[in-house]
Amino acid sequence: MGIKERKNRERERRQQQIMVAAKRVFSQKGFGKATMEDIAREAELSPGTLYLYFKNKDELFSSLSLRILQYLQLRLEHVFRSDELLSPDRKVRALKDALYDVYEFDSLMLINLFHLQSSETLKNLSPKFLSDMNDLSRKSLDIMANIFKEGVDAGIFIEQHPVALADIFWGMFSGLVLWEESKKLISGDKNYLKDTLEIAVDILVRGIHKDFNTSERGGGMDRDGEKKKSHPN
Amino acid sequence: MGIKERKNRERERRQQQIMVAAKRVFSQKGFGKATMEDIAREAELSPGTLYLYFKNKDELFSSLSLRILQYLQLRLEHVFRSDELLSPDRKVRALKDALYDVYEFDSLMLINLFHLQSSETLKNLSPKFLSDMNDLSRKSLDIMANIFKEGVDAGIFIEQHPVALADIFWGMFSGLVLWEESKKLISGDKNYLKDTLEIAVDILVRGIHKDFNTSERGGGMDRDGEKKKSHPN
Amino acid sequence: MGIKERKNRERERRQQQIMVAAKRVFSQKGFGKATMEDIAREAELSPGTLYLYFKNKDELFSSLSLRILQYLQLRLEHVFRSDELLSPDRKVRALKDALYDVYEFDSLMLINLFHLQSSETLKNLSPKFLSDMNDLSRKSLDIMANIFKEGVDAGIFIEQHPVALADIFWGMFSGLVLWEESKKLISGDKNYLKDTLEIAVDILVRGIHKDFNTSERGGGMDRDGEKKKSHPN
Amino acid sequence: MGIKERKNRERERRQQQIMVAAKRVFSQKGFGKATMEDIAREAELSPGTLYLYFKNKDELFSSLSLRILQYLQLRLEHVFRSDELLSPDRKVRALKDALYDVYEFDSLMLINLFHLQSSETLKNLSPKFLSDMNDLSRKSLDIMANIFKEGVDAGIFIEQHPVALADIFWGMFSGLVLWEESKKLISGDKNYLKDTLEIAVDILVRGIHKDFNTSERGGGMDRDGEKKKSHPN
DNA sequence: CATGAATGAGGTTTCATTCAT
DNA sequence: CATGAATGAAACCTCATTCAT
Repeated sequence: MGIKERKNRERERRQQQIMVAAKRVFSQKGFGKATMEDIAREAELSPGTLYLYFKNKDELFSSLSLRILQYLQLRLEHVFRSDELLSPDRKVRALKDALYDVYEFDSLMLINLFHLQSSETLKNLSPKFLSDMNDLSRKSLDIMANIFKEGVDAGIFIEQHPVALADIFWGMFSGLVLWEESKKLISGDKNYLKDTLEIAVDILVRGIHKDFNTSERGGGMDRDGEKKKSHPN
Repeated sequence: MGIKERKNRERERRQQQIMVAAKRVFSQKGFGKATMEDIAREAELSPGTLYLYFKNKDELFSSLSLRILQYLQLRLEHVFRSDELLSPDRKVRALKDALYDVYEFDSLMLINLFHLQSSETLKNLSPKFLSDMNDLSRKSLDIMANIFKEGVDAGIFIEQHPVALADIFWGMFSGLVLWEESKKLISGDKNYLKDTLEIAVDILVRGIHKDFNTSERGGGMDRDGEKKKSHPN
Repeated sequence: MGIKERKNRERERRQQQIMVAAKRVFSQKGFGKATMEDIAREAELSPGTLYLYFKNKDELFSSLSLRILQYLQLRLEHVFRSDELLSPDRKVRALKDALYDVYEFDSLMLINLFHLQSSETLKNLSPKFLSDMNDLSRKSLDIMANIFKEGVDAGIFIEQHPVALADIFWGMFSGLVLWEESKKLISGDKNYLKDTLEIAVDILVRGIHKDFNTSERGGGMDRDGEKKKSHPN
Repeated sequence: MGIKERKNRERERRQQQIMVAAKRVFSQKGFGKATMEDIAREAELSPGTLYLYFKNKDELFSSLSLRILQYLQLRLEHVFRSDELLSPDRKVRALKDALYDVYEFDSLMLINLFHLQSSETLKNLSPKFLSDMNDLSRKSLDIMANIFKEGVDAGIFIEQHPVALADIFWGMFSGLVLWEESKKLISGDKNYLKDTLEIAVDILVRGIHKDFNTSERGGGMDRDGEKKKSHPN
């Protein structure tokens, strides 16, 4: 069995090698302009080899999205599990930190992921891929929902469906990432994602608290002051 | 001048004709898969003619984004101006309604707009186009910011930079659109955007209110009940 | 209408131009080794242009087969109609001459036609093409069958189904073409098709005559002498 | 020598194993669409191994043709030798049965053989292969010719060169096989080869008989009746 | 001998764009 | 202005063949 396992490892290493190259190329040129030959050159392989590991360009691209979704899930699980003792409030903030981590880990692929969701590319994917993506997305969302559920069950958060809250949280996060990113591109602005995100989460936490006055607000108000200062607009 | 003007009108009519066709085709096939010939056929024109009105495919595409941004600005101005007597709270809700109108007016192009932002396409655009886009975005954001500013100045909203609030509002809105859209695509779910958006704005309004208890909350709490029900997850 | 018609003519002329080039290239290199670029070069056109007139390589190839089937039908109709006064015997011989004409008109494409029949290529063809081929084949066979039917009805030929006789005639002819052609290729022999065909038809005519002794045999016996001499084996 | 011989046997066994797999794959997909990997997979070997036993794809394919030619020769020799006491007439019919056996033994490869004859593939073959094919074809043809020669020498058959008669017989047979096969493919007809062949041989036998009236005709006339019935057209 | 991962040349096809009419 | 046939570059992808293990 040792031999089979080694083969498998070898295969996975190659896949990684290709994915690393692909990420670089896709990030630099975008999906449309990136060619398989570009990627092959970057990976120091021949074009044909890429097709031994990925069925086609679409699937190579999607595999990158899959990977970041996996990383996302990992981080989320960590927030949910190892921070068991945190208050719901703090967990929501930890959630934000986790998402931001993912962003920093691979901002370009995260953006590509957003694009992939709702794109023509989806139609070329094999059913397996689509269901994988679906599963992963759903799992991540579930974890987020669970975090909110704790707050709701504890009577701290307003009585909303936890999944709806997760949707909103995720929507806000991804929207802000894209929006900051596009401002950067269109007008050349600096990226204030981190700050804006902080404010956004403050607001969101206030908004979902049942009784705003009694909630532990993590010094939100205080931070507001500096935040306001740091915001450039 | 009469003649020149007529020529101009004629020219604009043709541009519109092309744009209408282009919108339909792009919406249906996505940017990558749509061909100039598709658009020409839809517009009942020849491919060559398209190039008399638009420098290339990228700019034809972008012009559509420009148009929706213009429509967005129009709707926002309306909210800001003609609803002068509304309380800040209500204005924020009107803002949401305006954005949702834009979404309904042309959901697919709005999504395409998000794609455009931060995409390879941007690199192919003429500087004029880019600055137009920049101006329009900025104006829309300014209007949104002004709405929040009123609330802040009136001491009703928390003391945050209005532009940051506008960023967050816009990010949340666009993120939710994208996210609902992608869920629809990946898992075939129904679209709950309208409901989710409602909840999100409730939360946001609560969150930016200085004093949550005194705030006019538009029956948010009451609506929660049904909202929760209507959410499928 | 004049303009539309001219366009049509122009279009057809181009098609012909491409088909002529394609025939040359296919004949020289065979289907597998011939490239679309070869054909384009031969036709003094760009590769892309080929695809304006033929959906793909398979269909370009098949159109050549269609053309030769059309020519075949033309010749057969001529035999059947304008030689009304001929005896069934003579008509069968005229049939052979017609087929041989087709062979000489375009020997290589005729052979390619045999290849097409019963090949992988068939699977790539559009349904329209297939049914066209089917119709044409059937029509030609019907004409041949009618020629035999006259002999049968007149009580001269043995009582066999005319279509069966046509099948046999066509099978014999095409088999001999292929066989002579392959002997030429494998052993470099000269082509004795014309002679062999003559003998074969003599035999066949004798064989389908009800009463061999009364049949008009076109001096078959006499010709045998020289035939035998001319045969190399 | 024992060892060497064993090696040889082993080698031949492997060759057979590959050829069996190749036959299956070629028959199913056709030469063009069959890949070496398909064949390797079917043979449960690696692609590389195929090249230890066959120089290339063309030669692997041709070896199959060679094999069927060998089988053909075997069957023909049997007809010629062990049926020594049969009348020339009966031998010709036995000939037909032998060919039909070969067809049933491996119809698809027989068809491929016909295709091979006069195809682009021939040009890629090594001289040795070509001359092998040539030899085998010639031998088979010689055997057939000898059968006819007996009839001619005995004064029963018309005075034609036996080789010409063999050519015609073989041409007719292969032509009918191809033609029936293609009708099956193009129009989905049932295969009437067996019946048609019977009729064809009846006709041929009548046609090559010197004196039709005195000839032993194997009940050809009687069979005509049922044959006609069984023919579908 | 056997393997099978890697190669890379080369094929088919698409499509944004041009330009003669 | 409008046309639309033609272009041709370039992309994706396949697969016969090789060679290090």
